[in-house]
Amino acid sequence: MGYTVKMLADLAGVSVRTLHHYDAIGLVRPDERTGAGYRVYHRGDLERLQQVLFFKELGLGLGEIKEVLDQPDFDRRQALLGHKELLRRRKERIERLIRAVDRTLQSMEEGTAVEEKVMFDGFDSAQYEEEVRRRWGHTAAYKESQERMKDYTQADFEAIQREQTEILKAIAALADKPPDDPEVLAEIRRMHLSGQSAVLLPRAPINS
Amino acid sequence: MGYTVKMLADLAGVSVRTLHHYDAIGLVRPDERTGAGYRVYHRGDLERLQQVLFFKELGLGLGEIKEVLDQPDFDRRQALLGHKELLRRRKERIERLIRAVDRTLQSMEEGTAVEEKVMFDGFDSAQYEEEVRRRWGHTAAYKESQERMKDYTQADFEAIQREQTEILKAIAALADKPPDDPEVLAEIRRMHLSGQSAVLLPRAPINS
DNA sequence: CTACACCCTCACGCTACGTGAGGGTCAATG
DNA sequence: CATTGACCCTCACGTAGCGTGAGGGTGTAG
Repeated sequence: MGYTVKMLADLAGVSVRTLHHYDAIGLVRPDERTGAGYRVYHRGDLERLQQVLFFKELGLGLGEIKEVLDQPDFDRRQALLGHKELLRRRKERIERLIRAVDRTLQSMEEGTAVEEKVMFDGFDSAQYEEEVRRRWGHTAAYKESQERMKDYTQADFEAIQREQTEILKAIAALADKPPDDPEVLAEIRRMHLSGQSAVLLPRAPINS
Repeated sequence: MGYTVKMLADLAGVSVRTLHHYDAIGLVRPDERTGAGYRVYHRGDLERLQQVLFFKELGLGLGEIKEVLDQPDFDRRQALLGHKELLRRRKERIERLIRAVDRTLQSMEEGTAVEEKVMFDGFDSAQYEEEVRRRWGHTAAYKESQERMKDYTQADFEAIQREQTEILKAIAALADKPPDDPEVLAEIRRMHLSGQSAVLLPRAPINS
């Protein structure tokens, strides 16, 4: 009692072509075929596909996902904990974006009083995911890197937070200078190097 | 006092190549070049780039972004409100995913007691964004579609919510049947048609 | 005048599928 | 039992959004 491609596709919310593709690259393979060559998927494939979608959701490439899933000591629980952590970061990032939008809207309503006002926010915390990606990529020691990840989020993370707060304060102190002042730019660049990105929000409607 | 490509790239957290690309396709164009042909970006370009990144963040394609931004009656405020709405949905989706992870973790800790347990959650609210995309794509009447969007989020949205609750209840009622029972599948497919996607979470560790 | 960090324009490569083309399969129906 | 319609298959080329050199100018600090 297996699933056909279409059934699985509908179940998972992906296209049939996608399943064909995953089959082709060996990412999710039906372990059975009918006499006519039809793919037949079973529960195990379903679970595998779910894992794939999870990791994809987190921004990993298909090749990386394959590596991770094919790791013999792949620990589902650790992986899920990792998922959760990343999801939480994503959520925070989105919350930041929402706040950025709100501030921009507010600026617009306050009229042009906020001209030249520069707001900073994170568009680009994708670098954290880059980190994680690189760690998971190291097929050699997945668990170990998970450990480090834990340490990372608990200790270094706060340190990074503090550092960024410093930088933000530094920028705030320069806020009276024009935004293209070299000092300001230097500070912004420092900010970038520490993994946080600056975003300049618009100050007024464009409509010419 | 403009910005060079690299400066702008660092500011916005994108690569130089990306800026070249955006220039090539006319998405973000420096309105000036030095004698040597160097690109020189100004504040207007910065703002434009921010808009682009915003929309990109929301999943629009570069072509669509161009269309939207080049609309003469482009209303920044409406656009921002639209952003916010989408961001909120994303956030909710992520929250759902987090809950899904939590439930899975819990199932795992409860041992194998939850075998065959099927959990549903949204992997795929991307369909909402599809909707919005199609609306923004219609260059003809952007404002009008924004209006409809408002109506949508205020009235129809609740209706959809209710409908989905119904479907979920229906599925819950079938929970004692095996997950590949045709009745269950039919229900799941109905769910799909209404724009919500089903996700089957794994029930136990894989480690062979 | 020599480094070194930056700038330019091709132009080909890559990922993750979309989208037909051309052709079997199978359960229900006339 | 032949047909219809909804599936299934395998090529195979197309697309988006850049990455990544290749090959070569620029500009400013020492």
